[in-house]
Amino acid sequence: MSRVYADVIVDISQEKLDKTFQYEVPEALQKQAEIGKQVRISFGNGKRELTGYIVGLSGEAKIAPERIKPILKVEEKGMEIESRLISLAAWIAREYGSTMNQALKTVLPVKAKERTKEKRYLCLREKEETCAELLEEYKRKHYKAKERLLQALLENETLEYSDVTGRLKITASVIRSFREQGLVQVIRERDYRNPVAKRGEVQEVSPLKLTPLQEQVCEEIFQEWETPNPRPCLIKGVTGSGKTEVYMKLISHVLEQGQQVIVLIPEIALTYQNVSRFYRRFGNCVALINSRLSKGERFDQLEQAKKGEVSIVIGPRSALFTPFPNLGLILIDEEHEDSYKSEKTPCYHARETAICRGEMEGARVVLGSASPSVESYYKGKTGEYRLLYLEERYGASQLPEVSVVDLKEELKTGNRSVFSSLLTEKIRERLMKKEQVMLFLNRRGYTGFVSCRSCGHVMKCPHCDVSLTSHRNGKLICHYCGYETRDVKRCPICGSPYIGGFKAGTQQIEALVQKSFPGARVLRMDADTTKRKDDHERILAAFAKGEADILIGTQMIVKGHDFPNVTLVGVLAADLSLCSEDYRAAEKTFQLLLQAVGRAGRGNRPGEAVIQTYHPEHYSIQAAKSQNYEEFYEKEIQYRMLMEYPPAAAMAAIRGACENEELLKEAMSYCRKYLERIYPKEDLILIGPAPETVAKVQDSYKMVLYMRHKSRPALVRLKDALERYIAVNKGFQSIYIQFDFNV
DNA sequence: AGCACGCCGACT
DNA sequence: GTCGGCGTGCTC
Repeated sequence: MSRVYADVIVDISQEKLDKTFQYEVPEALQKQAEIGKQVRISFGNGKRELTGYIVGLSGEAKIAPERIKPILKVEEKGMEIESRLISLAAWIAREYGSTMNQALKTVLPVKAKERTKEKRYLCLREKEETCAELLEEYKRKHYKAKERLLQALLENETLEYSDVTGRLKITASVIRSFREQGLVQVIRERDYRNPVAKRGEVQEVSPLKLTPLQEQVCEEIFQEWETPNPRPCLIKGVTGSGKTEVYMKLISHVLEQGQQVIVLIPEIALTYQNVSRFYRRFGNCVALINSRLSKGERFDQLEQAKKGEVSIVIGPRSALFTPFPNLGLILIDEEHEDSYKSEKTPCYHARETAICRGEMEGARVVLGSASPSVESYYKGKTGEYRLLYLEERYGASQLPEVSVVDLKEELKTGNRSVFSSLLTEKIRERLMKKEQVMLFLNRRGYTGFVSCRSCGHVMKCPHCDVSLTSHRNGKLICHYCGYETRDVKRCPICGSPYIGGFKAGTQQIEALVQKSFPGARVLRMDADTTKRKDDHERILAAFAKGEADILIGTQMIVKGHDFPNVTLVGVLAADLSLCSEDYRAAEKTFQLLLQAVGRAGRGNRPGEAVIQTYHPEHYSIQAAKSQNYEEFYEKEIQYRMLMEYPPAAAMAAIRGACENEELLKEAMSYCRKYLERIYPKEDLILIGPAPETVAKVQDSYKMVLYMRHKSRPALVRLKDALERYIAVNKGFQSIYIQFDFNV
């Protein structure tokens, strides 16, 4: 029997020790030892026995084997919450190709100081005379540290622990000896801050009345939950169909069973307005987590979750790791949003990870969206998810009327401005009627591609069917295969000189609006104007109050908020995202347009939308015009199947970064050669290596190599092999490689 | 976090 | 020489 070693993290409350330590698994315990399990170990010299968690298992000793101690015992008491989260981290590391440490940091972010947020104080326990005598003695004996501490304590009967170790530079050993003498006492005080803002009015709301359709959807979901292996449920419900009511009912149901609920909402939609209904309905068992919370506040929230003081946590992607003891439901709203995918390694996707956590902890998963991601809808159609439709709107709000303007035609008629004549006319109309207008500038996927303003031709790679990216050195580069060509001065199709990168920011648009519509009050919302924390909500509130006639903005204006007085939405250059090099370009474009268009006419006034584009015939634009998700999905899934993009196949990116460009190029091509050597079959498609869209960041060059294969496990195996290859090759030492299984 | 180790000033 | 405070570094 070969030896087995376990990587153990020492009891997490033992702060600073965020390293792992290797222990030997005695043969008798090998059956029990699994990732996530709690173990007893001896730690440090002498007899210090501690609790730790197994975070990894391996057959190799990383240090001299004689220094490795054995595990004393594997705890069998049902998996504690930490154990489950550690197992989840192990899954994340495996599935998304990160190290266990990276995964642990994602899953257990409550580390270091935030852990023991209880403040500690030193409190003097002796009479003043005794202390004065001692002080003299210390002075005489030149006990500097003791003198310093006692002096301070005489001046100030209680001191903050951190102040003592920090400002006074007193070490723990001095404090210990004081404590043993009975001179001081360490007082621990728990100070919970509660940012769940006692914002007042938590009135009990009478049980909801659901429409028959909502009722039916709930019933079907409960039915699914009764089955032995409930599938994730996907609710496709248009805005205004009352998805939230269904959510509420599901949540109540789970709470009644004594279980807890995690609700994920895209960060951008995490506004008080959006979550207030949860507070109103469920009162103070709701905790809100967002990126504005300080680490300490965040920790307190999670601690409350662990202790059962709250049962509903609402938050962005990271809230998925809330340590609930008996999780019953994970609800993901707006499941198609790409903020659910992490950009940092491990590049996990909250949807997949939620489903995994759900399986591990017996919690159910419900996804909701008006326009589901292609992957999810595909899984719904194929039965991997249970698909439910909630398609009727209540209230008589009608779909807005959408017109598509072909910008090529506009140019032919001599209109070179950013606003088509149709849009100009409609804006004028609204301004006269004192109604509001939103102008949406699609900047997503904007990476400096080059297009012709006469015919709309986009410079594309001859090998890859993706648009070429303009670089400062006067070259056009394909980021899939690395193909390079000289920048063009004239359109190769129609010869027009009006060819170039599309350069229009919200600022320019604002200036143009002011010029074309003098007197109109304009608000602008983009990265510039929303730098401070509350800018976002402030601008939206100002617009809602009618302090402006026109709101100009990027993606962020199309999410969430309802403005009843907005009756016109203008989409300037809808195709910016269409031309990005991403295979999801069409999907992202459609999603954005659908949302943008949906902003028009939320009140009882009919809304209108104008989409300006160079590709009026493209299916994503056409489907957005008719606001028909099915139409879009059918076209898109055909394209994905044909091209073998997800969900037809799995894709992974191998991203490399290095300060030395040549070295990086060489290393990345070695990766490719290695993969070709160990897997010489046709069904593995390798793309690249090529420079990343942003090819250099802080003096570090970036390159990416894509792998595509029918089966995801095959890609995972290739990744594992490549990882081992990289580990043993000296040439890779200065190169930072990360994997992304969620391109 | 807790503990050993070793440096260095003070006292016998 | 020896004692003991106090900083440093290690714990598989």
